[in-house]
Amino acid sequence: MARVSIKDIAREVGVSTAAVSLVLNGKDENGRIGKEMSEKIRQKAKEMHYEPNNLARGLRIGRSNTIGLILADISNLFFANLAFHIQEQAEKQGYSVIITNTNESDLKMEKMINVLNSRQVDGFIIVPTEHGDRYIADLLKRRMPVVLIDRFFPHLRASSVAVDNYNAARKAIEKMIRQGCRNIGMLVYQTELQHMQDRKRGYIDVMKEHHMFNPALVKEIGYSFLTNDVPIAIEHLLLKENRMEGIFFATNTLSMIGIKQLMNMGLRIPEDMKVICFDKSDAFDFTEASIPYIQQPVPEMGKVAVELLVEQIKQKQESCQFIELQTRMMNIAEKSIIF
Amino acid sequence: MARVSIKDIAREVGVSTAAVSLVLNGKDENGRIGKEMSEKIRQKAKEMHYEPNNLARGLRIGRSNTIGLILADISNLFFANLAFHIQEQAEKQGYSVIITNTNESDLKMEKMINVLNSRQVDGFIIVPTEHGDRYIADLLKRRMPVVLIDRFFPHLRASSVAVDNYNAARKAIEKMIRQGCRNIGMLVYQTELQHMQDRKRGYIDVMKEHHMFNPALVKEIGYSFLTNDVPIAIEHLLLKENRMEGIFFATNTLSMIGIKQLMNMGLRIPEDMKVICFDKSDAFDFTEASIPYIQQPVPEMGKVAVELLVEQIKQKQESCQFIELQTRMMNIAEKSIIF
DNA sequence: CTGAAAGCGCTTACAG
DNA sequence: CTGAAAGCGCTTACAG
Repeated sequence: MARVSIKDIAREVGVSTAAVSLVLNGKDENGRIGKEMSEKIRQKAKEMHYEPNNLARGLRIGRSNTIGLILADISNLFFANLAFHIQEQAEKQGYSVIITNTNESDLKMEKMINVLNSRQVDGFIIVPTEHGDRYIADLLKRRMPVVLIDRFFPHLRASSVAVDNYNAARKAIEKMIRQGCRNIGMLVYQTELQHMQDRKRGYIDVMKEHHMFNPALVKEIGYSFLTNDVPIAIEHLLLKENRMEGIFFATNTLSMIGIKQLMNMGLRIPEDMKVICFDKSDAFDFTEASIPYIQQPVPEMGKVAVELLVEQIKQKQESCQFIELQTRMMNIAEKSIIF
Repeated sequence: MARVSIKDIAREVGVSTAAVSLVLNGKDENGRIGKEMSEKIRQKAKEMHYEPNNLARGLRIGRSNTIGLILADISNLFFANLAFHIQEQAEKQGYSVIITNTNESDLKMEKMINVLNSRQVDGFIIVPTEHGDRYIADLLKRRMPVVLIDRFFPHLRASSVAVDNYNAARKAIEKMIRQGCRNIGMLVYQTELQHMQDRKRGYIDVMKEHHMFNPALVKEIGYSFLTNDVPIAIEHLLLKENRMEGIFFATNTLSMIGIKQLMNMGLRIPEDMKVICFDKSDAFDFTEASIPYIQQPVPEMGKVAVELLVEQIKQKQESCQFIELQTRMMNIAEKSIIF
């Protein structure tokens, strides 16, 4: 134990703690300390394996150099990747990241905000849950730096990083139509969150423009009942409606279970059923069928979110930027990009 | 901004900060403060939305109630799940978790230890990288609480949580042999890390016992060249050796790419080739072939690791426990357990 | 019994 | 110019 402090170094070298602090922080402008003395201090610090106490530093300067990250579910590969890139970027800028989970519960989100707040994080990057807007509003009111990522609330003046969900969905459906599909179903989460609504709206608009829209083709799935409800929804689509030709999955979890179900029912993709998914799943690598999917620029999303947040932290000025990134339509054939 | 401090509450209520601290920490034994006053303090604290400053608290009491988690790769689902369960358990015990990545680099591991140290974490849970033993030894020498997870170093007196890799591998090979395989290949990471060596040893021992061992059947793959080397290794196995009947994959990343390659080559599983994998991949859900795999008890691993660590932190006494958990052989048919 | 004061490890404004 | 001292927000040992 017995961690070395600035005081220990000061005693050893025979100077004040102030001198040590100045030198070690490179704040020794105009060579106030003297070349040889500052060298001696640096030397001794290394020799004693000095590591600054960030708690003390944070307390004193009022910043912790820590970012609080609140995810909806770290064991979802999409979010795990996001976490990875956020961390890499944060580290580059000298910030540590504390990652927490909400499991899509807004109560848990409130709790996590409190936990992170009491850890004095300098700012938040949040994948908000449904009905989580009031907690975000709280943070904004208290002038805490916040960046929402993946999801956002249109009525809040919060910086956000997301993709163009509406047009991504549009393009997916248009592609299916070009391939000759007329009866196209959609599986989407049952949520008021805007990003999901946008994906749905993209689907609906295109379907309407082609006079093919039918509300029964949109299946909304509750987050907690995925394993049960996705297969049921698929069966409904296939039984009730006249010959389904394509299904659009609004998330990777939906597509994972949904495609499995299609296979179980003996349908071949794309011969018997065309599909397009939002986000990739590892599982896609395993099908001989090539499954087209909408790729989100995860590394860039993470990078931009950190940049936006750090900007807010440093400038201490309010700034609300909504960054919308573009998606790409991918095929497993191009998968070399993924690994 | 303007965070509320204990001082603010003290001023409002008209008592000393000490009184506020005692009450809010429930340390008011023998009712030193007086029932009605302590109620008033609690009231005011809630009213002012007081959140304790953990930085200050940590500085004072010498503990941060933070655990440092060092993973090899958070974007690997196995580790992401591990992180998830470690976090859930840590939270239950009042600890926050700072997650960092090494990407299998021991230099990065050293850096992350320093970063976490300067954040005054109370202890470490580490998935160590190859050649990372000296940094672990450093931590032990400095009496820092440490628990290794998934991987371990037999020559270090560090607490560890891992599975019985040797016997898990043995059982896998024995099962393949019972199914009639004679020529069984193995894909394994090229590393000196004990857990991987144990998996290899399990394979080798069983093969020798059945007089079927041939060094050419073991393919060691470098971590950085997976995408290239796994397909090559598979081709080698299939071309050079006489009729391969089974392949044992030592990790999920190896199996992901390996099985894909088998499929690309037009082989059916299990008719043309039997496989068994260490760990599951989402991808397994997608094959009609049922792919048997060795399931590690990830939730329990995370839980036990946190318990072991917290014990070390609280008792301040050295304790070195090696916890070895048992694996289960699973089939996708039983996958309901996974979701 | 209880209030005032010291001190955790830092940084920086300020007196000399 | 530079050294000594204050103070960040807490907790707790200690004087009265």
